Order: sequence, then structure tokens, then C-alpha cells
Amino acid sequence: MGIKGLTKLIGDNAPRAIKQQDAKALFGRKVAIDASMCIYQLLVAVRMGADNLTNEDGMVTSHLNGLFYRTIRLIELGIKPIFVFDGKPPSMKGGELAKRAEAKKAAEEAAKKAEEDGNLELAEKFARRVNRITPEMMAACKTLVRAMGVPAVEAPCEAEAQCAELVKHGLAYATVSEDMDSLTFGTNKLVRQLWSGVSASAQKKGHTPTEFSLDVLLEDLDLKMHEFVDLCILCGCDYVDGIKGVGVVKALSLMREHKDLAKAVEALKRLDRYEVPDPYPVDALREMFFKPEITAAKDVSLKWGKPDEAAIKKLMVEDNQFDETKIANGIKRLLLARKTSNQVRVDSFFKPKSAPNAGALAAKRKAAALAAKSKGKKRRSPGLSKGKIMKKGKLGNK
DNA sequence: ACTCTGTCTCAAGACGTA
DNA sequence: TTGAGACAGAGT
DNA sequence: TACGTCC
Repeated sequence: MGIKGLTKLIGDNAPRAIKQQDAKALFGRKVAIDASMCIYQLLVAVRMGADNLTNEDGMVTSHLNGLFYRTIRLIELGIKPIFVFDGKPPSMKGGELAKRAEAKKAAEEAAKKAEEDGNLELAEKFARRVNRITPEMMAACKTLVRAMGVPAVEAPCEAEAQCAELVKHGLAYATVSEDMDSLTFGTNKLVRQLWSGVSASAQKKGHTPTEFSLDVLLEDLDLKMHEFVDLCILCGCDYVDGIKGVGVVKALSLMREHKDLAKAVEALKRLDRYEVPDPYPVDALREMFFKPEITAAKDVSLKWGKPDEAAIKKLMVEDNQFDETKIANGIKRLLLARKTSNQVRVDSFFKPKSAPNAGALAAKRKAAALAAKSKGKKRRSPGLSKGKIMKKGKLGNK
């Protein structure tokens, strides 16, 4: 789960690390996609009233629809997707998962009650929260993407961590996810909101794909990687709760001052204003990010092959009752796209562009911030606020 | 007065036709 | 589930 | 472009 406010922190203190760009900029690149996140989004969004789309056996199929078209679009854009699937949840996530399960149960009951009361709107709202990705759904997704000629990687544990591994070793250019944790796992590039730049319908919603660069981020925040990881832990992550009263800003100044999670935590403990979770296993927490359970990149083989038309049809049409014509159409698009986009990216052509671009963006942000400021005390312009840089934060007084 | 955190709310896909 | 925005309220 | 349908 992302660190609350991290995006804003980056926007304020390391704007160069954020680059909004067209999906086309990823032409010719391989991207490691956090499949679970992608599937979950589809599951929540694609429904008829309160219900997901289902096949004749009552199995949910909402996600297949979206996955099918998204994959086609990526190929059409000349992007080479790798779908990375979650394995077992890490042991330290136990507490977090328990919380989620509880929330789901509550939502389930609320949905049932709303339905009995005849409040359809409310029922739908709660129904969205009850979604579960079953192993069968995962399996169907893997079958689909593989049938489409796209590699599906099964991570032993967390997909985010596996994506990072692929990027670190050059098997992919970027991780595609909404979750900022990918950066904590060490992906150098993270692309969020890719989908809004991929499909025609989503494009007009104001969102554009956003690329985060970890190296620039570290440089501008003036943190070493391990300090950044410490920062993320300090803010609260899936493996430990945050500390009440400590958000991103305070965490950043703490890390700048102490340069070490253990020391920062000690400092907080000394001020009895803060409740530090007990235990707070610093080393174990760091290991979650530095030594996550993953398949080594050298043991992963990726192949983008020809779509298996028959397999796609079997899954979509035969097993899940999708419209045959539509699927056939999709396959046609896929085959066509493969032909046209099978060119090689000319990296040198794109490279010089990125630096000036980032600079221009940063300048723009600064200008926007200034403009907002000079307008009296108007509220902040969305997404970013005054670019104040805290060089040496101090926490309270010792 | 200003800065930061916590808490609440909201919306969420992709396609084709009209 | 997720992020983001708006606002309230605590802390400095 | 808005909206209903997709399974």
C-alpha cells in the first residue's frame, strides 16, 4: 500500500523525478506490469449495477474484458508488456491482510443489508469492496495473456518486488503500477496511470501517464536508497503501522537528521509524545524491501510470441461467453499491431529529450506555485504546493 | 499564522452506437 | 481495494 | 460526446 502523501512529497521536493508523458514514449520498451493491481482495478470498475460480469457458471469475467483490450492497446503502441502475478503474501503482511479481510466482511454485510432494504445504490457501493481475486481468475488471466503471446511471470511473493527485480536487471524498462511501493523495492522507473494514456476512452479524463525516476528522486531528496527505504517504513507500510503524528514530511526531516531508521525511532521513543509500535523490528522490516522473496532475473525467461488464436477463442468465447465477433476483431487488431510495431526503438533519439523536458516541467511547477502564492492565499494548485525544500529538518527539540 | 497529520469523501474500464 | 482532494484540528 | 452494454 502506498505511502500516504509520498507523491506530494516528491512533487514538492523532487519535481524532476516526476515526468508526465504520453504512453507513446514507451514505444519499443518492455514494461513489467503489476497484474493484480490491474485486475483489481478492472474488477472494481467493470460491473452491471452491483454485479460483475460473469460467465454461465457464475464466474466473474469483468477482468478478462479489460485485460484483453489493454493488452491489445499496449501492443498497438509498440509496448512490450510483461504481466507479473502475485504469489503468496509475505508473512509480515499478516496484520495488514487481517485488517483488509475484516473490512471486506463488514462491506459484505453492509451490502447484504442494503440489498434487503432495497437501497440499490448503497448495495452497489459496498459490493465493489467485496471483490476478491480468486486463484481461478488469476489462472484465467495468465492463460489469456500467454495466449496473446505476452509473457506472464509468476512471482513467488509480491509482484511489486518481482517487477523491481526485472527492471533492476534490465529485463524491463519500468514497472507499471499505481503503488509507490515499487520505488521502495528499487524499480528505477515507475509508470503510473499508464492506462489513462492507453485507451481512447480514458484519455479524456485529465489523467496522463506519469513516470517516476528513482535515481533522480534520491538525488533531489538527498537520500541514499537505504535512507529512502527507511523513510517509507517510517511513514508506515504494509508491514508496520506508521507512528501517529509522523507523516511524510516529518519522516523526511527525521531521515535527513538521523540517516538511520533505528536512530530515528530511538529519537521518537525518547519523546513520549509518540507511540512507536512495539515491536519495531528495524532489520526485518528493511529486509522486506532489500531481500524480498523473488525469482532472480536470470531465472526468468521472457518471450513475446505469436498469439494463439484458438486458445484465445477457447478461453474467451467458449469458456466465458464473450462475443465471438468482438474477440475475432480483437485478435485481428493484435495481429496487425504485431506487424507494424515490431520495430526497434532508437534510444538515442529519445534520450536527449528527457533532460530538458524535466527541467521545463520543474520550471513550470515552480511558476505555478509562485502564481498560486502571489494570488493571495488561494488554495494550493492541485497536486503540488509550494516547492519549499527542507534542507535540515529538526524534530521538536531533544 | 502556518504546517502537518488524520479523517472523510469520491470515483474507479473499454467499446461502439446514436 | 487505490489515490486524491477538502477540511478540521493538533502542534509549533 | 454521452451513454448503454459488455458476460
